[in-house]
Amino acid sequence: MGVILTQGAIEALLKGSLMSNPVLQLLNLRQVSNGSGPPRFRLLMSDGQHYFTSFLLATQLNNLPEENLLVPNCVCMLKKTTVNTLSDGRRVVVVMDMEILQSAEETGGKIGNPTPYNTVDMSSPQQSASSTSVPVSPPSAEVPGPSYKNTSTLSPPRGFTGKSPMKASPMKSSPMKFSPMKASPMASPMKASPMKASPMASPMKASPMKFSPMKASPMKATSTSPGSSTKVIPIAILNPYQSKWTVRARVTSKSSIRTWSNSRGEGKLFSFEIVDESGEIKITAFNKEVDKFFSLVEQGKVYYITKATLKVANKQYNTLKHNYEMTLHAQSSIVPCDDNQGIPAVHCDFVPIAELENRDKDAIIDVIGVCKSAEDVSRITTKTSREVSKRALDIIDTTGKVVTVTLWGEEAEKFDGSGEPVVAIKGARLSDFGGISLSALFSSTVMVNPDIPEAFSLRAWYDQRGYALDSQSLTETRSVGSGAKVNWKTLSDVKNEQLGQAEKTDYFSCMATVIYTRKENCLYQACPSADCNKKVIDQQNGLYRCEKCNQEFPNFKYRLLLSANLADFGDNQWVTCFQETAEVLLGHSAETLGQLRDTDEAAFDEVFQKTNFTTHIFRNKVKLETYNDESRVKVTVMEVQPVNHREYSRRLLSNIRKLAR
DNA sequence: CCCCCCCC
Repeated sequence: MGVILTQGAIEALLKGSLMSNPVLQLLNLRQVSNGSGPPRFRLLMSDGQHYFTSFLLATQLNNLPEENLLVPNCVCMLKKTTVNTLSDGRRVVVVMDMEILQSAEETGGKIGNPTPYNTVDMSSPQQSASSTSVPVSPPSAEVPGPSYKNTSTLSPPRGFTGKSPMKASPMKSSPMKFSPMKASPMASPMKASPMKASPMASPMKASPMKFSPMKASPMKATSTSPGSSTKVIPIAILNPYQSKWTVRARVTSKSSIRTWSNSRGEGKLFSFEIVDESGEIKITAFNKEVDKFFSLVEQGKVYYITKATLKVANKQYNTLKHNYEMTLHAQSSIVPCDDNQGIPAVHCDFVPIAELENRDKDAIIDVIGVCKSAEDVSRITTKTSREVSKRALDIIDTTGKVVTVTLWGEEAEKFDGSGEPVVAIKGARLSDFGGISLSALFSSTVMVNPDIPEAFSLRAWYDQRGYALDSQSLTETRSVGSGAKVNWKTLSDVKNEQLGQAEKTDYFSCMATVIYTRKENCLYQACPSADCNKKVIDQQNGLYRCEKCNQEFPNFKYRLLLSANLADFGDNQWVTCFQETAEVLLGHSAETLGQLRDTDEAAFDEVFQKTNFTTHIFRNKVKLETYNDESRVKVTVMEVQPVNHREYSRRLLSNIRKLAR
């Protein structure tokens, strides 16, 4: 005897307290996975006060159970551990290095009368209701009594083996249709592999022994990377002082290719992040390695990675916890690994949109919502004179709240908001612009229609009733003009409420159908100088005079000034569309229309025929105009937007209700 | 060896 268990060690480990080399007793262990990956051993350990079932042996220590050295009742010193939080909030202690202090025989049996320690009870704050987790099973199903039997049929800890939380999604049985997720980290769900009822190691008769990962006996072929004899080690223990290693990990995010040019030279690079059950690390590839690996590395997939340079992580730019980061070089190898087992899927802790109000500015959060509307992509210039694409989306979730999320660069360019997709973003930053808004970062992962349960239930909720909700946005809508919010009106409202008849200009939006467009005089010849749109006078000598510029030009540009009659179910209204809005409405540029009118009158007429009876959303300003002592309101269209059909039904319904009152 | 996280 003589060993003393470190009472309270389990609680301390799980709470992340610093503790040096706690001594625990192994009460039981079993193999929790098989297949082509290395076997994994799950340990039930006791500190004499509590026992905890979710210890997992790092594979480099597999020789201990395989050689019957680590057997029930032996007493061990845990020299290096790491605590992982599973997707459902539970913790798993990964044992990276241990020493057996006393054999099972010497110990003789269970020490003390430990009671179960339940990690779920720790009410971890990130255990959000909307996390991509499977339901937490009652402790009784997971933690058996002290008589933990070898023949136990307990499920292995989730996230490691067997069903992954992703696989637990209802997609297979759902009658709904989902578009496959693009570049999805969850696109390759882990294979569910039934746990092997492995024969347990029989107690051994050996005496105390010491083990360390470096001295561990060679692993079985399954635990080495293809074509290499280096051991697969956990990401968490990667450091620059090891020469031969392989990690097996899932890509959680991947950047696009970027180029740089500075005093030290120029080149291109991309970076990605990988995860295994022990931790995460960032990897960067430059130049030739970009060509070699960019297309191979896919978000969500698992790879063996070996022979890369480790250097101290620059914490200024690297948000991961790992102290090191990797750079690929000519000898580096990245080999796809079909076996997902033991590698956690990308995990999101979705924050409900309404909850964003309670989070701090600059917080990095995961969010999921239905994209109700999306801006067109646009180019902006940053303060540092760089051009970048941006696109803002409005997303809504079951809290009924909407928030604006801005995508940047390639994400902004490739995003397709048609069909109101479910959008999940991992690692967006909370901004205080417009009150509350979100911005994707270069490190964010944007997932469209991801194959995860949250996406399915959100889709169902939105299609059934979410779309019709009178939702509120946390982000102030910065519409041109006075108001913050969209001021929906029917055309009869505009008259009844005498919009624009007071001093100030009023703004309103309506959904209406074009019933007539006045093609006569819709085009005029305007001054060709850049910022002048003044009508020119045809001098009939090949020159056009602009009174405003006090100049004659050999040319002019066509501009549009279109009168249209809009109607909704209750009224109609003449409106004016200038250049941009008229071009949108007619579907052609002023220049094209000018040419058409001069060359092909039938085709010109057809443009107007086709425009009639089209329905759009019009954002308008309405203002009282006085001309020759006569006052009347003039409605000018500021913006023409396509009808969102859900929005259309919603507006129609609300208008019908309004009429009924 | 990069290191940009932006705009209204």
